[in-house]
This record gives sequence, C-alpha cells and structure tokens, in this order.
Amino acid sequence: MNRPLAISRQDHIVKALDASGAVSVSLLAERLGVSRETIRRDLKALADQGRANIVHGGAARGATAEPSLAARQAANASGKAAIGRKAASFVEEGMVVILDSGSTTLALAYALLERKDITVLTNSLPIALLLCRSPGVKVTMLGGEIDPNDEAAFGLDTLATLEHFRVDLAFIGVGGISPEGEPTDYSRLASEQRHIMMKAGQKVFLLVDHSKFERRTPVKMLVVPRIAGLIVDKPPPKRIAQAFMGRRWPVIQARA
Amino acid sequence: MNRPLAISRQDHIVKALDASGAVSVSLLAERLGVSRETIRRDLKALADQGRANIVHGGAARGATAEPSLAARQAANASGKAAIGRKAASFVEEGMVVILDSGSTTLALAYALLERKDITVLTNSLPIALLLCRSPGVKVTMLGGEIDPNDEAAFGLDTLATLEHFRVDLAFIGVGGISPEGEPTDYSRLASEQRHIMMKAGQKVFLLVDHSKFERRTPVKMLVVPRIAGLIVDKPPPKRIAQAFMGRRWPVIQARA
DNA sequence: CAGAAATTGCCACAAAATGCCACATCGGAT
DNA sequence: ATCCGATGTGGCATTTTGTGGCAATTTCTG
Repeated sequence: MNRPLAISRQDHIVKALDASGAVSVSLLAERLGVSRETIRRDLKALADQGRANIVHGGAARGATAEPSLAARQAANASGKAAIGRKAASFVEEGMVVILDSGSTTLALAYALLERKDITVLTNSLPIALLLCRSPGVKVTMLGGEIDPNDEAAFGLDTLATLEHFRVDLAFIGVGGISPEGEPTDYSRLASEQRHIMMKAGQKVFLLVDHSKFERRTPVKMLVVPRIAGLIVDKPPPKRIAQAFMGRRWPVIQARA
Repeated sequence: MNRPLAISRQDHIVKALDASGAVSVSLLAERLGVSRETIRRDLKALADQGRANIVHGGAARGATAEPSLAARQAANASGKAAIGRKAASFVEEGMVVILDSGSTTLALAYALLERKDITVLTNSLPIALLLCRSPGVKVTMLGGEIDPNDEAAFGLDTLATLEHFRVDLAFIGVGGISPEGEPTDYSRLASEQRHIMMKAGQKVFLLVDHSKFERRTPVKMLVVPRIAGLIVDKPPPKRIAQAFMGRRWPVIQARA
C-alpha cells in the first residue's frame, strides 16, 4: 500500500491556508486522516520554507498583521504608482477600459483621476468609488458577490454581465508569477473571471509589480494568446523574462 | 477536541473593529461562541499590539468611536441614525435584505455592521464597501452605471440583475414626500429601479427622515400596494399623515 | 441626586486543548 | 538483513479557555 505522499499533504495544507487564511492542526489531522503530530511536523516544514506561520493550534498566513487591501496598497506603493502611471499612458480620450480589482489597478485608477471622457468598467468597489467622483470618468460597476479581501465583485452575476461588453483596453492583475513564468491566481473563479475580462478587451495589459515574481498562488491563470504588454516596475528574473519572451509578451518597464 | 483558532477570532475582531469603529465584549462573545473573559483576553492582546484601544465594555479604534465622514456630513445625521437603528431591528438572523442607495439607508447599513449571518443586496457603493468589511455580512453588489451623486448603480444592468432576486426585506429611500403625501423621486429610472426593488422584497419598508416631508422631487414614485412600514424620525405633518393612513401605510416612529 | 439594579472588569483556579519530546512501529531502499 | 526516514503513541509541560466570586462602573429609577 502506498501511503499518500507527504508533499501532497503539504500542498493541501497550503491550499487550505490560502483559501481561508488560517488552518487548525486538529481539523487537518481529521481531514487528512493522519495524526496531529504529523500535521505539526508538516507545518514546521512549511514554516521553515516560509510558506506558513505557525500559531497556537495551527497556522496562519500573512503574519499576525493582516494584509488587508489598505495594507497591500502600502506595500511597494511607489512601484505600484509607477505601474499605474505607465498603464494610464495607454488610455486615450474616449476609450472604454476594464480595470480588474487589486491594489495595483487601484493605483492605475488614481492615475486616471484627472482624465476626461473615458469609461471605466470595474468589479472593484474602491476603484468605482474613487473614479465616479471624477467628473470626466464614467463608471460602470460589475455586480456580484463581494469578496471581502479584494473588496470586489466575483461570481456568476459578474461573469454574465461581462459577456455583454467589448472594450478597448483591459488592465488585469495577477496573484503571482510562478518561477516558470506562469501567471497564477488565488481561485478558479477569480481566474475564470479575469479570463473573461481579457477576452472582452481588444488589448490586454497585465500589471505585475515585482513582489509578484516567483510567488506561486494556487491556480494557473487562463490567459488570452495576445497580451499587449506586461507592465512591471522592475525587470523580472531571467527565467521569467525568458518565459515571457517565448510567449511574445512585451515587457514594459515603468520607471519611478 | 476541535477548537477554532484564536488567531482567526482575533482577525474577526479586528475586521469588525475596522468596519464599525467599535465592538462590544458581550456581542463578540455571543457571535463567536466563546466566553466574555476570552474576548477580553483577546482585546488585551490586540491592545498590546496597538491594534485596538480598550474601553469600558469593549474596544474602539482610533481616538473615539466616530461615524464616518459620509455619515457625519449628511444632513440630519442623528435622525437618520435613529431611523437606521429602528429599521435594523426588523432584520433577523439569516435574512436576505435589499438596501437602496442614499444617506438614510447608509445609516441603516451602519446599524447592521455587527450583525451576523445576513445577506445584503445593494446598488450603493459606500454601503457595499462598508458592509463587506463586517465579518458576519455577505454582500452582493448590484452592478450598473454609477451615478456620481448617489455613488450607486443604476441602469439596465441593475434592473436585469434585480429580476433574479427574491428577498425578505427591502429598505427603500425616497426623494421626497409631496405635500399631498405622495412619494417622489429624482428620475424616472431611479423610480423604476426602486419599484423593482420593492417588488423583490416580501416586505417593504420606506425610510423617510423628516427633511423629506413636503419636499417635491420631479417624478412620482411607483409604489407597491403593500408597504410593511414607513420609518420616520419625526411625525409627518397632518396632511401627509392622513394620506398615509388612507393608504394603510403604518407609520413607525424611530426615537433617538 | 441618591440608591438600586444591571453590566462589566478582574482575579484565581480548574478544565480542556495543544505543544513537545522520547520512543515504538512500519515500509521501503541499500 | 539492516538501515533510514516517516509516522504513530503516550506522557508531561505549556497555553488557552471557562467558571465563579467579588469589586468597580454604568445605567436605571424614583
């Protein structure tokens, strides 16, 4: 009898962690049919790799300090602002654009504040609230169930609404870029939704700040074949850069 | 055997704190199913980390528990807050409710912050953003074109989405109440949309603060025959009160 | 304004859950 | 056959949580 691999058990743990932000030893032991001691050893191993933080009774993600949207905004703010400004330079008067949710696209929204005669579609509450106060910007909110972490709408309603639109530009964020240069996302649903956003756009830009490089999130992202540009604040590591080149994704460097 | 993680409990507290500015020990203890002493110990731990300020009976964020900027800027804030609290008393655990856009419904949203296990549908960006930060509240945003004045979604998309829902309670604002006791609205579209919201609700409440009395806005509002209640902060003028009585609309007086 | 009633804070101790370590067991690899 | 790594088991220390009593504070009431 081959027992389930320790690796796959640890993968399961990481997924559960990503999904809910915290996992308990007891629950995992029960769920995975192993002893609590084994789970504890797994957690220790993951903690050594920096993939989990051990707390009493289990493990949590993101240290004791929560990475809320506000916190994520603060992280690498200058890099994100630079990406935002660069991305904004592609938006011309009269255009209709999609802005994905996330702190990087929020930075883009700030850069679009003074524009006139543009139309923005977004599923992000903060972006919609910000841009609707700008007289020159028309905002359409994509409805759906609100994910508290992203403060943005996801779900069937959102997907259904998206199908109706055809826009000039789509600006999409990513959860991470795997060491192999593959964009990844946090959930199947989010990935699916971003994919449809991409398909709605004539041109698609991915916004990737350097903290995303070599960060692997659980789901492989669905990507459209043609990407108009991948806007970054720092050059990606060699291996990732080569992967991008192989796919003919132009890397656009924003400078602070 | 299986204890929920202390850290996720503390996360919950911080989120509730971020959302509403203040939390009470008793409420949290009940919500989270632990003893008050445990909550107190959590608060102490959070206070040590500077993530909460302990006050008698609970904890507050920032210097004092203050209503948000938007709520304070609103005219007749105290009356609206009273209406909000009164309206909230009709919302029970497990219910699905619609919140219309507007400053009075925003006051209701504040009153719903600490609730658990309720689902809110709204077209208002500030309400969605506020409530999605509250751990016990599930929020669905109704998408559509954003009206910058209301910071809320209106339009065909919103109407179409609304058709799919059937909810327990609908809380609707009005533009004004004409001297003849007729609810009025600002635009045909808004009126139509509110009408559909009403039809989606099993019970419909109108929220009317006294500044609306004898204010006439351009469009006659479409109203469903049965109104479960008209929640006010002051008794309406005689003529309006008689009109309400004639329609069998119960007037519910909120007290500050 | 004073006193009563209710709520809350605090402390100490007990109970429960968890962490940790040493050692036993099992299966596969050398 | 033996070694080695992974896992389970049991005992004990540590941490967390619950409980009850009592003081302090707030709120109600006349």
